[in-house]
Amino acid sequence: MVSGAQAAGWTDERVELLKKLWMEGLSASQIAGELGEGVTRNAVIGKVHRLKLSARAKPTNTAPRARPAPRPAARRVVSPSAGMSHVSAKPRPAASSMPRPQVMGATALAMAPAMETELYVAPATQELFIPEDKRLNLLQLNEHTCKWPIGDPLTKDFYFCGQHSQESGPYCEFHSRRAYHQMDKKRR
DNA sequence: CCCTGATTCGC
DNA sequence: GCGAATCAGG
Repeated sequence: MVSGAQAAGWTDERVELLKKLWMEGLSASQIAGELGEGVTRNAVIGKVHRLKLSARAKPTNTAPRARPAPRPAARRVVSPSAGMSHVSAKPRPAASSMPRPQVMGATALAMAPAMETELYVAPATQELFIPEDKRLNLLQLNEHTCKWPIGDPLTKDFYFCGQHSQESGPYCEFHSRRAYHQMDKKRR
């Protein structure tokens, strides 16, 4: 076995596959996962650009380039300065520390044929049900209570989530995620 | 917060 | 040429 380990070697085969998948609309992370574990999505994107592919779907638009993106000095290198006085409380979540499963590419994972299944989601009133004894008044809120409003402020049926909020954010986990998504997606 | 691609720059 | 780091948008 003299096999050679062509780790990050962009062979014609891989390049072709890359082009094919890219043109088919697969995301960089998916392509990376398909190409091999030693390939990251950054590598894919980098190669794509080098190949002058970037534009895979440009129907009719001059696309004024994303933007100049001023790069002052963003190289890596994280000043090793030994000024680490106290040990930051940053436990390593080994539970979620995997090499690179890359299994979250479910975005287009369902691209298999016959995927039409009439997915109908109607979470209209998909809100958390808060027991009356847990509902909070505006005056009952504190730094650790979720401040997600529920109901119509104009009616007496209005109250706050009141569940324990997270350290980073005024809302509980459930509502914080929702808030972020809504804001980001709705913007504009 | 998650994800996406785009860009830059050190190797 | 390659890819990590970073940025910016959704």
